[in-house]
Amino acid sequence: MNRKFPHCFGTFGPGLEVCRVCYARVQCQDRTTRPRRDRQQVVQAGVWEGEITGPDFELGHTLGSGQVFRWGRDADGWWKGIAYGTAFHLRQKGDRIAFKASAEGVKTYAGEMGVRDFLVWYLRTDEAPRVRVPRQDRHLRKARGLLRGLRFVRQDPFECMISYILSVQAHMNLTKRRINFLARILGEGILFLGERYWTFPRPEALSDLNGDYYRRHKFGWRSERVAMAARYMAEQLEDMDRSWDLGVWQEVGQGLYELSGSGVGLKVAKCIDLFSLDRLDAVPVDTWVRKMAKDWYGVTGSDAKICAWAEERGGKWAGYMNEYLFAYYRELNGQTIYDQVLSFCETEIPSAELPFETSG
DNA sequence: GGCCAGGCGCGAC
DNA sequence: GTCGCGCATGGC
Repeated sequence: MNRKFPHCFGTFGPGLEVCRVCYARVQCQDRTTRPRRDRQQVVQAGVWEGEITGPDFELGHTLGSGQVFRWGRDADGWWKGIAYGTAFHLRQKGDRIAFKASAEGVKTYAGEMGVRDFLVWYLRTDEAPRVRVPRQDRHLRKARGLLRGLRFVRQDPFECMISYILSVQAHMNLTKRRINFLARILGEGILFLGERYWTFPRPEALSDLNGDYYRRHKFGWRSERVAMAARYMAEQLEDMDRSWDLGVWQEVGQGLYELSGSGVGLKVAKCIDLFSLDRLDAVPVDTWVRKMAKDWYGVTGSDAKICAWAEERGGKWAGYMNEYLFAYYRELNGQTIYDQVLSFCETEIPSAELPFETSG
């Protein structure tokens, strides 16, 4: 056995072998039909700096709420993350948000934007949610007051879909690690301010691999679901003549929900709707929301029932109404600081999982 | 070591 | 349509 080169440990797609050392797709012992993918290839990025304003906006609540998996607060106080193929450092002082970005322009399903416009769009800094509080609802009044500056980030739909399929019945830090793993081996590297970031893999990259591959890497029973969902989306991408605007992504989200075995049930579908498809009236019902609905409102029953109750009650802003309650309930009942976005933002401890490696 | 984690899918009714 | 159970894996 030649120790100098990586070894294949299996075939996980048509003619696709994967190195057991770096887990990347590599040309290994001349047995693969795929071109070599050099995991060390990292593009050095420039730095674009500036500032946007965010009145009535809280960066920490927004990026620390648990919605996004590829952001974290570093020990130096900056929020660092990668979105739409661009790495960012962000920090808020008052209503000003300083940014450093790895690119001048960012491509999204809504078109290409300058980095400043992108951040306003991505963070929704210019949109104030209007959640009305029924007179007697003291929980919601308190929650809204504490979390007023929170926004739903406009996540990349593909990343959001795969991420929430992976999130099923797993702790968030574990999900973050799995997502970072995928990016690390199948994404593109960006060297930014001395840190290595990895873009979220493209649909083709994920769909090249079958469920055995993800299972090998301990994704458990999410394995076949990730493979199926990625395959479905890669096929849609090939079939679709139109460009991938929001309407197309909404169709794809619906398709995944209807596709049994894709890993997208009611809860994940609502997360996708709310976090990436601009449906701010969607309410994902998870284990926290279920407990909260019972403890605070006496509402019990199936998740579908609780969902219908919450969406009816909240109307067009139901997503925010639920998020306030969800975050406040978790603040009061969470077991760790990472469950408690308000407490976490008051400390200076870094996030448990950060989306980059320090270059060395 | 047992319980649970931001559920889903499938088979019984 | 809805209810109950099995499902991998890791953290606490």
